[in-house]
Amino acid sequence: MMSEISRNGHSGSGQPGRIGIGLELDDIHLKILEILRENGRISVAALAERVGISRANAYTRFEALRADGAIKRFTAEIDHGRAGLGITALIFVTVRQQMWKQFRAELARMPEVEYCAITTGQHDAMIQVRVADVAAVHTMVTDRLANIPAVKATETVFILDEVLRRPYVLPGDGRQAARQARRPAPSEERDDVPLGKMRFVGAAEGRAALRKDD
Amino acid sequence: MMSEISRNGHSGSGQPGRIGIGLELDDIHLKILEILRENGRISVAALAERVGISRANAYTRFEALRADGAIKRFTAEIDHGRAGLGITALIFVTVRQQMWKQFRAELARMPEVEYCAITTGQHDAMIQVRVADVAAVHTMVTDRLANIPAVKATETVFILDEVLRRPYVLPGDGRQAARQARRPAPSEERDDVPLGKMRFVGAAEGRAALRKDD
DNA sequence: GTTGAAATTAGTACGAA
DNA sequence: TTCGTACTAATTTCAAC
Repeated sequence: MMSEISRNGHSGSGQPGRIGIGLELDDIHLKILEILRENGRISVAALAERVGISRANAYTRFEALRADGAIKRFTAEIDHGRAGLGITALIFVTVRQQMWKQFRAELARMPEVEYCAITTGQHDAMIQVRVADVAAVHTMVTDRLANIPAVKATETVFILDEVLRRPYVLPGDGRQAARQARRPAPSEERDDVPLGKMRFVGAAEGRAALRKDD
Repeated sequence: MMSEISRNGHSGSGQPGRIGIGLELDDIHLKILEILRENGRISVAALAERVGISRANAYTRFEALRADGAIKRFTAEIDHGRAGLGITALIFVTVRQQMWKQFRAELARMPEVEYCAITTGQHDAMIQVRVADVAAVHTMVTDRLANIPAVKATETVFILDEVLRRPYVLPGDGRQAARQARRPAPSEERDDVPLGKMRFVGAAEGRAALRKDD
C-alpha cells in the first residue's frame, strides 16, 4: 500500500553517477527502460522489436531489470481531477529533531499523501497531497499534521497547474541535454549571468533568515 | 517525450470533488484503478478476477477508463540511483510575469526535469530534477535556468531522502483515511494545538517578507 | 545471443440473461 | 449493462542451433 523508496545514496559506492552494485546497465538496458517508462504495458515481444534485439534476449534483460530493482514497479498514471481529487498542495514541514521516526510512521497513515521527501533548506520535509477540495487541505494540516508532536511547523502552498511530469528521468536524457545545451565549454563560459538570481539553500543555512530578493 | 498534463480544475464543473464530465466512475472503476496503479502490467483477465467481474466487462471498463483519460498512461518506476542519477533537487523559481510561455518552452528542453508545478506562495514554480551529481545541479541552475530571461530568481534545495511515493492517490484512499485515522476521538481531542504551527501561503501574500518562525 | 515451433494467454465478437 | 462462450490473434515459453 505504501512504499519506502530507495535513498538517494549509492549503497556504499562513493562515486556519484556510478551504476548500482547489481547489474551493469548498458545502452540496451537504458533503451528498454526508456520505452518502458513511456509504455509500461508494452509486450516484451514488441519491446524486443523496438530495441532491435531478439525476444529471448529481451525477456532475459526484462527479468534482470526487474530482479535487480532497476525497475521498481509498473503503475498507471491517473487523472486526479477525473478521479475526484482536484486539489493538490505542497506542505513544507519542519520536524522536531529526533522525532523523525514518529513523523514517518504518521505519514504512512495518511493515504492522501502522494509523495514525501526530506530536503535541505528552510524546511525539513516536503509532502505532496491530493484531496477533493480546499477544505480537505485545511483539515489535513490543522487536524492531522498539527497534532503530530514531531511536527514543529508547516507551510502550505497550492499547486495551480502541473506543467509537466515525465514518467522518469534517465541518464539517456542527460546525454540529450548535454547535446542540446552543449554545456560549459570552458572557453565560452558565460560570466554575465546575474549571480543574484540564484540561491542554494544548504541544511545549515536553512533556518536562517530568508531575505527577499526581487 | 514530454507531456503537458491536465490542469487541476474540473473542466468547468464548479463542484469540487465532482467526477469529470466524461465517465461516471463507480466503485468498480475505482477498484480497477487501484489495482492498476499497483501493478500496471496485470492482464485484464487477472484484473477481472480480482475485481470480481467478467472478462468482457473488464475489457469494456478498461478501455473506457483509457479512452476517457482517467488513465493517462502506464509507466515503469525506475530506481534512479541504479540508473546513475543519484541526485535529486528541487528548484523553486520566480518567473517574470508575462513570460510564462517562454518559461514553459525552455522547460520542455530540459530532460533532467522530472516534474514542474505552478504554485502559490513565495515562488511561482517548483521543478524537480534528477542528475548524476551535485555539479550537474549547479550547472543546470547557473548555466541553463539563470540564462532564461523569464527566470527572475531561483532557490535550490537538495532531496536527502524520498520517504514515500505512492503510485497515485485515489478517492478510495480517502475513505481508508477516514477509517484508519478515525482520529479525533472527541474525548481525546487536542485543543492545545499551537496555531502558530501552521501557515497557508496564498498567491498574493507570496512575495511578501517571510518571517522566520522557529 | 538467436530463431522457430508448441503451449498458453490475450483480445474480439456475439448471443443470452 | 453484464455475462459466458467460442473464436482468432498474439504473446510467452522452451527447445535446438
